[in-house]
Amino acid sequence: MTASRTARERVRAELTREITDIARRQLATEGAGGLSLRAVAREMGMVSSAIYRYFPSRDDLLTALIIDGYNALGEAVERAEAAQPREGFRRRWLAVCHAVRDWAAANPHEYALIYGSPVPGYHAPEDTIEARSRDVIVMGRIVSDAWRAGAVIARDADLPPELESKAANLSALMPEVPEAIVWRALSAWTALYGWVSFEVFGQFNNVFEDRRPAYEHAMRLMADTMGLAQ
Amino acid sequence: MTASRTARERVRAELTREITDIARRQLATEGAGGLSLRAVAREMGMVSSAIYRYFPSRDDLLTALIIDGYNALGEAVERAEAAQPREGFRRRWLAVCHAVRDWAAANPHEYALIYGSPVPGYHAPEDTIEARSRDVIVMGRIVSDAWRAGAVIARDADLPPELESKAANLSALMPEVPEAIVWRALSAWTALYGWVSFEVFGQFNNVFEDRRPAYEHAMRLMADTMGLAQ
DNA sequence: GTTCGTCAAGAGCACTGCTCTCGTTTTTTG
DNA sequence: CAAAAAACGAGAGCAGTGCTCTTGACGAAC
Repeated sequence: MTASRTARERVRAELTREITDIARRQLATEGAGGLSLRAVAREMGMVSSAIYRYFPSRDDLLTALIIDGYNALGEAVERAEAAQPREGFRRRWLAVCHAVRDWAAANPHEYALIYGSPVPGYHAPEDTIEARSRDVIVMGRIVSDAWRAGAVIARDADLPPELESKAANLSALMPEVPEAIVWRALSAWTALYGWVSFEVFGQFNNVFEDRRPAYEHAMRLMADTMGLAQ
Repeated sequence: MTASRTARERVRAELTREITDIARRQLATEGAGGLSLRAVAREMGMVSSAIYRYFPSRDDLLTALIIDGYNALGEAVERAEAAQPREGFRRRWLAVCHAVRDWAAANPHEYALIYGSPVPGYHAPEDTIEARSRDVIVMGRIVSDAWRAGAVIARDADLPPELESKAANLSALMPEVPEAIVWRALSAWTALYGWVSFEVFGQFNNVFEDRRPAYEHAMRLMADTMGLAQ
């Protein structure tokens, strides 16, 4: 079926892609608030109403950009982690950390779109959940690999009873890993994005410079919190 | 001088306050993107151009709201921490954590305004730095109090050499505290806001529920990272 | 009491997202 | 192959926005 695509379908796919490309460029320069359907149409030599044949509303265009953003970030994380030796669990973790930070620094507005405050009428449709979980899947694999290799310090004792078996969706990403470690991994995960958000959103301005070594140090501390031994 | 305020000055101050109050209500219901000068004017029975006598632009109104937000959050943190016994350093830390989270949950749009992606043309004027540091000052006092009381585990060994004497602005908030602890406190600080942002911005949706005990557990782990002993 | 600065009001500009209609073109159906 | 159906671009138009400028009235200081 895919071979017998009609001419109309082909040009439609092409125009759709051109719209998202131009929109992404506008997003990169103006930010999410400055993205304008009319400006995109103008740049394409189209009339503004024609855009609505491809995206029924501005929010739908934004949603497409969000999904693209999650995929781009997820791919960057996957590639960085895949380049590390399998038994270097700390190195794999740090590779993920730097991949997120580097991507966010290179695409601050796209990062703000996916990890900042929800922009429009706060929707977050279900289409995004597949793309958005790519990075956390990588993270889960690192921890479960490390656990299976015996490279994680066990910490069952410190888990508060009210948290027991409350992390099912997370545990599914880290088979066999005890729940105490899962919660610790979640803490490390939020700390990672907390730092990157602070940095991208300018919260560290006039506080300190030399952010890369500071970030690496902080992420090593998080590796310690998870109990990653090597 | 303050007593002999002319009638004009008094009504001006009153109207300025009324504008910010209405704007804050609009912010709470519509979010930062939906804040409209014209709508504020409409609700006041004013004509839209009259607002510009009080706030020269929409961004200036937003800046006023940002400063108010920092002050409200800072005050909530200060009050929560002041209610704890002075020698309970962990309790003081956890009180700060919950104060931030509770305030953010009660004022999600205001939180997004000050800790989310920068909304307008990304300015962040200098007027905000005084209000914005109230919470971190509280944090610094907890750590330095704990250090002076001998309730912090020393960790000079693990500080990478490239971070030495690079945290002057932070060390100023925690006199006498060794730099390794200062960096650890910064990690805990970003982890705190990373979690709250994830929660407020919906990043935990469909991942797990029962967020309060999970948050408390994560913040206890951060207390461990800082080395807070009691 | 007159001058001067402050103020609300109104009209207007350029822009936005979005809707509807109208001819044209392409695809599908009979 | 021809007719019906669907998809499409263009254009006008609506309601809303931030912001500017001018006009006329009011209050304060000299």
